[in-house]
Amino acid sequence: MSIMDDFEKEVSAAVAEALKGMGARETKFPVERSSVETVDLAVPCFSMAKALRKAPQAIAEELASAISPSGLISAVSSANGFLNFNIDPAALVKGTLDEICSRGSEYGSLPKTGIRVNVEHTSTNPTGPIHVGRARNPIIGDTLARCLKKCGHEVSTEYYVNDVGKQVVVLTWGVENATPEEVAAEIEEHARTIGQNEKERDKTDHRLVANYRVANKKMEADPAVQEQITAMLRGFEAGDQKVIDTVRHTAEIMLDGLRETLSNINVTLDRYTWESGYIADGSAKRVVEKLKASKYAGTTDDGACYVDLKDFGVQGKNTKFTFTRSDGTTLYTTRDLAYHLDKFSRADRLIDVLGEDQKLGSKQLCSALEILGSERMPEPLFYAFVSLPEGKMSTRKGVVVYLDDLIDESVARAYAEISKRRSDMPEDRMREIARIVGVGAIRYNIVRVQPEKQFVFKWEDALNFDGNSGPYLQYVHARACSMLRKAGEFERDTDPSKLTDESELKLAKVLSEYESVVRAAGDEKKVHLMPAYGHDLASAFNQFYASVSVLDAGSRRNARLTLVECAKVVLADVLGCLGMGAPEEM
RNA sequence: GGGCUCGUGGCUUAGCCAGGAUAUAGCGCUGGCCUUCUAAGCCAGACGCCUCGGGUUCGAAUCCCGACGGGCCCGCCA
Repeated sequence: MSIMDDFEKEVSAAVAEALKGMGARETKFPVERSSVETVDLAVPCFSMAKALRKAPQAIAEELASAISPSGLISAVSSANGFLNFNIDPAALVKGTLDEICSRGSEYGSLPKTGIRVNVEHTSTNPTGPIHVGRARNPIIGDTLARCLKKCGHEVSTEYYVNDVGKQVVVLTWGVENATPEEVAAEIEEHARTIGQNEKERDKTDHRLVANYRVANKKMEADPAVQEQITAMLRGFEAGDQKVIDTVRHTAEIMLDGLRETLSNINVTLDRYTWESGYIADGSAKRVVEKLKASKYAGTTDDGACYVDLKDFGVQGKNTKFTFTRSDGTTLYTTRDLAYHLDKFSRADRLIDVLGEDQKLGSKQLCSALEILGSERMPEPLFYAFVSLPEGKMSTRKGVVVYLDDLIDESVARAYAEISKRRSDMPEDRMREIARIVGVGAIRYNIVRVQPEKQFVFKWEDALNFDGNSGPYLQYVHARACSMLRKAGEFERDTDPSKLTDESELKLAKVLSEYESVVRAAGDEKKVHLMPAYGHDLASAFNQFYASVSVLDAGSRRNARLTLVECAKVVLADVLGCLGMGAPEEM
């Protein structure tokens, strides 16, 4: 319960009391954060106009004169039909700073809920490296998971590995059968026609891409290869353990590379769940049996099974959702159903971070879950695709920027910035900070925009280290750390009479808003609010920094240092929620 | 053809779900600020028919209908 919540309660009570005095029967009214900078809370009086048969402005004026400042309410006024309230600035400063001092990094955290939330994210096919289009998934997912933890939930994260199907089988064929010469030639060819030199990347996920491309080309050109791959696919479906193990092994190798990339942007997942497991343990088959028994089930002439979802709001020329092939084998979506049922046995809330191309599939999945009698539904979080200025990203056409390359570029850029201004710093330290800053810039740049907005990747934006950027927040953290380092030991002082500058009040006000941001970013899944808040906080700090001096502030020194420390603590926590490092110098 | 989604200064973006005061911020642009706690910073300024047309309302960037423009989807693929 923050000081602003108390304030809102007092305002509500005061307004209700005053309305009663005016003889109003209807006592419901909104109390909102004002859009006017000089006002803290506002009550719009427009909706009361009819009941009271008075002009909104007249009502606002009458209410304003009926309410006298007391408690946390320091001023009451009216303007343009709004009844405006200001919080006692001293109480705001004192209340906020005391709470931060006592709770530390727990400040802003919501009480434990005991709710188990599972966030599935990333889950890219293990057939190639992660490109920047897909990078939105792990970054949004990981950030959301961190925010949900802050909201008091027991959070687990999970990657669903698609090790079933043609794509991984083709890749596996390529790894097993492509000769070193063929792979080398493919790399040459690719470098010449597309201009990407992949042999320099000594990472398994990048190395295997050439094998994949060789396999695809040979499959198209050579019927014998096509036949071998089809045979492998059949073997896989039939449960041929040798084939399954080989495919799994290839996926593992690829996954090693993907895990390394993810770890480089501070993303680690609690669990990797293999799609093939739901065939092996028979749970996909159980889904098939249950769906077959439902009243929506049907069979095509060839023997493929489907459920008709036309009663579930699924639109289109074909509302049939097929869940077995005519030979009785399961499909991706069938296994995905088994997967979701499994997840529900392990968690209370499921969140799926998905590309917007999965929208229909997700809806079909939910309808099928309903048919299966599930009372809970996964909550999908969709993000729109990232494209390049030259168009849609495509690994095959070579119109692609890999996340690994973006990370390298960003870290290199950060290193250049550091070495430009910190000649005193040892080399290792500069490298270490360059990594923190470079990775932070990428994560920030990706989460700052609403997931549903399309995104055109531009190097100049991705490598922006100024203004609304990750390094801007990290810079403020480093600045605060530097001041506290220079200050040495000091006694905490939250006396509001020593923090009266406009910039100090502004900073305290922003700090007081953290809890509501945590709630919105986590529980309401509006992850992009977290970077926006971080920017507001950093900006308020920079204004404070520019307008008052701290270290030689005489009797105000300790109070200002306390404010610096509080800002640092909250900013570090924001950076933590964003999966960004909080450098102590840069 | 049908469904979903996005459209806010030159560019990027918040606000939209729960309609209210002068529409948020950044990049870029113009002009200032480092003998002083890190200038990856601060201050000041210019730049907006919130895609268009209707409707609901005392009031619409926000809700409804329609158009236009971009994206995504409509497999016995994954």
